[in-house]
This record gives sequence, structure tokens and C-alpha cells, in this order.
Amino acid sequence: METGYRGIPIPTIKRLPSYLRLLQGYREQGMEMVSATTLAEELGLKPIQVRKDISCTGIEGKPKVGFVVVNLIEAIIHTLGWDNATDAIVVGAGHLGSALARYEGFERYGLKIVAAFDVDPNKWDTWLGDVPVFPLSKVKEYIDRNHVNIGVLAVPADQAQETSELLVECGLLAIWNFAPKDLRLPDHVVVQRTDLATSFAVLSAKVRQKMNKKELSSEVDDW
Amino acid sequence: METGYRGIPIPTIKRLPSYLRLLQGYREQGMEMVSATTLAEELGLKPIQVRKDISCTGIEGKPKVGFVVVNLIEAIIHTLGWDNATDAIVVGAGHLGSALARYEGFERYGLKIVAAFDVDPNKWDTWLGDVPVFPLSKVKEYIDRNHVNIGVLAVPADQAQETSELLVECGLLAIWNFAPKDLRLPDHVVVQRTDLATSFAVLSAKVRQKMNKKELSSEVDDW
DNA sequence: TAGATTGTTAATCGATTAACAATC
DNA sequence: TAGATTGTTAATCGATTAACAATC
Repeated sequence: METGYRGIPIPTIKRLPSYLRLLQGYREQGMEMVSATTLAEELGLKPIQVRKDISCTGIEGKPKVGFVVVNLIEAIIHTLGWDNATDAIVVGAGHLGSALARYEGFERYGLKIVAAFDVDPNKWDTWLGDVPVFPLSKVKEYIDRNHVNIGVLAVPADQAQETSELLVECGLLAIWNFAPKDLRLPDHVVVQRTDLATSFAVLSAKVRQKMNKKELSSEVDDW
Repeated sequence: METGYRGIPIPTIKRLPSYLRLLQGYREQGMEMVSATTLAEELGLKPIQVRKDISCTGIEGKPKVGFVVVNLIEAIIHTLGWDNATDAIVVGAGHLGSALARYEGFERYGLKIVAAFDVDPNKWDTWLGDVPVFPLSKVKEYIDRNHVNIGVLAVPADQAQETSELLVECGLLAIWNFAPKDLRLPDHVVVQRTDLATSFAVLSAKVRQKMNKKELSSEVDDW
């Protein structure tokens, strides 16, 4: 069966948060209108791309003047689904998990970390900022009682697969995986990696390419 | 002037670390050969894509049997430039910066965090694992004396731009930016973002798309 | 040999970019 | 008005995927 609807392209989705941050800054400065040209220049993109991206949010602009800042902000937040706060748990309260649990910026994305879980008894009943740490064995009970949709996975690589399976059994719909491990999970589960290795690989490659180009001659970018 | 050489596609670069992790596991298990088909199945990719990716590393396989595991490992490490260790500093020793400084997995990528810097005097002369924390005011001196190429930026968003400019003035070639802020830096500097907002945006979008599909095709969920 | 897998060449797909008419 | 900016339609570009001959 064909739905035909493809949704907003992922590359566009990835740029929306950048627009949003910029626009929120503009709003604080009291700016009411902004052109795609300005946004593009600020972010090192091409105006045409910014216009295409904006069109995905459903907002229309006025020729010569541009777009209404607050409308754009609202539309982007809505497009990203960040207007409905989602509760999440952090699983694995090591260094990275702790940092994530304490990170205050998530609120801006409509993401609320409500609890953390770990297998280490020394961590039980401590707090990471406002976030309580519980035994991992209690995670099912917690998820059942509270409305948790997302699991932020920050366990060691060798425990990532089994822990993620546990979370799926508990009914979580989406897993944000910070462990350096590719997970094999059922199709109905959304998995998003934030893989330091991948990110560093791209960094390494860019450095290499830049050095090669310098050797050869000059310029050109991508990312 | 045309160089013609475009380098390895970024999407391929991003998949190489996944292959590498898998292959290193195979090596530990004593496997000597592996087919693209197997790798693909394990990672949820198509065999043809894996073959294309592998061809970028310059390794050739044998029909019917596949590729020599250790050759592949070596070639991927070399392609990523992970065989030459690079020294890096972490700038910003808050929760995230501390976690990054303490993260032991970087060694596998040929990345070595040699020092951290912060403006907060309470953090000076403490240690994050094996990594000493110094005053940010000493960063230029440190970079000049030691061979540091990469800066890992983990400061608050409102300090990211100026701090990154400082690092560029100190001569760093590349900045790995964990701050939720888009940096404007000279073209000769390589910037790689690891932006939680972007990553979460993709997660949010995938969840939405999945829910839309479910609505269209049949069942209705609520959450 | 037969069959699985490789590597290459061509087709497809999707995103970016260009061109340009519409408009305030 | 004149000129900058928008939105749309078409062209380009690059990555993925398909097709298939080569090969162990």
C-alpha cells in the first residue's frame, strides 16, 4: 500500500534546530521580521535552501520583507513536535549518563528527563541534579506507572544490546542511543544514534580532505 | 582548476565506524573472513551498499568467500586516519566536558585528550581521570608547547563563539563543537558539530513519521 | 560444476541548486 | 516605480540501488 506521504526530508529536519536558535535570539532582540537571505548568511547556507526548508514548516513570507520571526519560531517548534513535552529516562548513570541527566538544555526541545537507572547500588537513591537514580530492576515498574516514551541509553557498549531489549520489552517507543554500538531492535522501535565515533570520523575525514586539498590547491566545503 | 578528487562520500565515512566495531568483534572471535552480505545483515544495510563502502577503503575481496577480516580492519582504520593518534584538549569542564575528558573510548579512534581548560578557578589543578584541568587563560601557552590539533568545545552556548575564536587564534585546526550553537569561523578551520538538538530533532521526526504511518495504514495509538 | 559473492556499469532516487515569474 | 525577496518549476548533483558479468 502506498501512502505517498514522505514527510519532511531528514536534512531539513537537521537544519531546523539551527534556524530555531537563531530566531529565538532575534526575538529576544526584538526583531519582528527576518529574510531567508539573512538566516542563510548567518548559518553559512544558501538562501534558496533556507526558503525550501521554511516552506516545509508551512509558513509563507512576504516578498521584499521576509518572514515573521515569531510565526517561524512557532512553526518550527510545531514541526519538530517540540510543543508537546515528552518524558524520558536515562539508562546508565556513568559519566555520560550523568551529564545527560543533568543537562538543562533538553527542556527547550520538549524533552524532560524524569529519572535515571543504573545497575550499580552505589548510585541508587542518589540525585543527578533534579533527577533521581533508581535500580535498573525497577525500570519496568517505573515506565508502567509513569508516562515515559523515550529511553536515553548511556550504558557501556557491551551492555547496550541487552539493555535496549529490556527497554523495548518495557514498552518504550524510541531509544536515543549514546552507546558506541549498533543496536538490532524490532522495526516498530525508533532508534537514534548519537555516536561519538561517527562524529569524530567525519571530523577526521574533513581534516584529511582539507589537508589533501591544501596540497592540491584550495577550497570547497561540505558537511 | 579541477582536481577531480572528491574524497570518500560523507555517508560512507559515517558507516565505517560501524563496520569497524563489528569487524573487531569478529576478529576477537577468531573469524578470518567475512562477506559483505553478513556485515549488511548485521547492520540492517543492503549488501550492495556495504560493498560500495568497502571499495572506498581499497580492499578487494574474493568471490564466494568475502573479505579478510584483519585486512578490512586495518584498511578502515587507515582510511579514517585513526592510525595516527591525535592530541586534543577539552575546553569547558562542566558536566559534559568532564564526561568527554573522562571518556576512555576515544583511544580507539586515535584521539587522545591531553588536557582540559575552564574559566572556573575551582576546577583548576583538579583531574578528570587522567586529564589535568588548567585555567583557560593558559590555553595558548599549552597549545604552543604541546602538539594539539583538535579542540573539543563543551562550553555554554553563549560562550561558544568567543571561545572557539580564541582556540582558532591559538592555532587549532579543528573544533569538535558540543555546544548548542552554530559557530562562524574562518574557512580554514574544520568544525564538526555534535548537536544534541539536531539529533533529538531527528528522533522526534522519526517518531512522528512512524505514528503518521500507523494512523494511515490501520491502528490508532494514543500517547 | 553450481552457486554464492564480488566489482562495475547503468538506472533510480532524493536533495540541492538554478532560473524566473510573482509580489510587496 | 524599482528592487529585493518570495515560491515554484526545472536542472543538476550525488548517493543508493539494480543489473549483470567475472570469479573462486
